[in-house]
Amino acid sequence: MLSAKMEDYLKAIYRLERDGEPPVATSTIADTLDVTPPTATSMVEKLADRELVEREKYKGVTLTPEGKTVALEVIRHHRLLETFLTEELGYDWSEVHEEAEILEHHISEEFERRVAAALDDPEVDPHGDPIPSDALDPIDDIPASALADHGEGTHLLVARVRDRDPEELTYLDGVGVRPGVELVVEEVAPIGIVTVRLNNGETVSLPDHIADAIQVRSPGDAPEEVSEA
Amino acid sequence: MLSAKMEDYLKAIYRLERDGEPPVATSTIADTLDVTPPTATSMVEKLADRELVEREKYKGVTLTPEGKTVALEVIRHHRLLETFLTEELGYDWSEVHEEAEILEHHISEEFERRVAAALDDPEVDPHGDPIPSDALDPIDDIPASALADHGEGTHLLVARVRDRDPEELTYLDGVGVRPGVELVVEEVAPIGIVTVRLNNGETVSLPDHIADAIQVRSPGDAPEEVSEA
DNA sequence: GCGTGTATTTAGATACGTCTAACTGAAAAG
DNA sequence: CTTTTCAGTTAGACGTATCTAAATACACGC
Repeated sequence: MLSAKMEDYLKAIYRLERDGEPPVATSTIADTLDVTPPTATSMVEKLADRELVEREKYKGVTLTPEGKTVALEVIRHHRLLETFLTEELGYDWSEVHEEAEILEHHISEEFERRVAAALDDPEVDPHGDPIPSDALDPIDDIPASALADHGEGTHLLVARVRDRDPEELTYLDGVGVRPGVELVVEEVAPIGIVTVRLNNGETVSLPDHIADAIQVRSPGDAPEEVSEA
Repeated sequence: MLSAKMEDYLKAIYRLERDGEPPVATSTIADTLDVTPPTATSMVEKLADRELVEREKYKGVTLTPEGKTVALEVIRHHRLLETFLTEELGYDWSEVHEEAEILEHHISEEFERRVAAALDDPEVDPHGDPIPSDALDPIDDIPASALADHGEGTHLLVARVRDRDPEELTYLDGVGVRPGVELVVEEVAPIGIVTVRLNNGETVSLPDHIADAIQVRSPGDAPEEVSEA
């Protein structure tokens, strides 16, 4: 049996592989999980012993297929829980992350199945992130780019909101910035502010760190259902 | 913060106080939780340090008011979860115990509130056990006695089914023995078998250890709603 | 190609929850 | 009142996950 901590490490490594270049460095893992480098070292040793990661000393780690499967399982749990909490228990989509972060390690396969069934096998969670299938096939992220990378006048559709700060998410949700919403980049000010105009005519100003967390794509290409919101 | 283990000990002590005479002996706790006596000793020391139990060396422990509150909180979580899994996720009432046993330690107060609201603040769980209120007032068990203690011809109502073996519960549920059902004691055989006749005319034979686990009362006195089933 | 600085690992400690083995207190039997 | 028995506690150990402090490897700049 894997501990909740091990699952957290595998999930973190999975994300870091996606976002950067494998192998993933010890210190990067340590930073992500908010532990010291020696802690990360000792953990990746354990994961390597169990053949969940391939480890090259002083270089870093990459997930083995088994490690990847575990990570996908945890991510599936997380995203199913977020969807469930939002749709069935009336949580605001901005406040589900914390709860899912804990419960993802403690639900049974039976629970996973029943929640998926109750939600009719959803494909994306309330943040707009794809939910791994029951078979845990590798997920291809719906291609999208950061709002911050687009120039004035561009017409865009919000694919995901990557932010993890509940307060910021609540604010964004409140002003109407959430997955599935269309917007136009109104102004990119050189002081680190992006202003967008929403469908409803409202304009919203966002600092760079938020504009980085909002992932967008052209309203034209519709990869699959993003109609949850 | 209390660990899941500490909560388990407090819950166990709570039940043992109810079922027997306080103070609760170390070895009884050890037996209940399936650990060795030294383990139980070291744990009750920790609980005493935190003033969750009153401890008299070589005698045993009794819960302090704070300890009792924690125990009730955990029991509330457990029973709300059992009810939720049964009513909202379609679990069979015989298979919810394991899942609730784990999740009870990991849900937030927010989750507890939302589940209670979704279920319309239920007062009993699917086993027929009362759910502690949000205020965690001490629960008075709905008075009931063991089916095994009643003679032939007695007309009874099933209040609770205390068994924890999922296979036995599934069987009992299958043959129609569940909380809220009425029955008549047909025969008490001296070989350790009780035979009962249900509403629907069916008869069911139950060995003593099952007849001990089924709690009954007279169909007349209706303490409060037992209409969940 | 060598030194220096940063990343990484090793060493040793702590807290938790558990164990086995050894010891001790309390209480019943004589 | 002493002995015996057994429940309960103490002692010492282990595995997990973490830390700080010290040692070491790698890689870049000169």
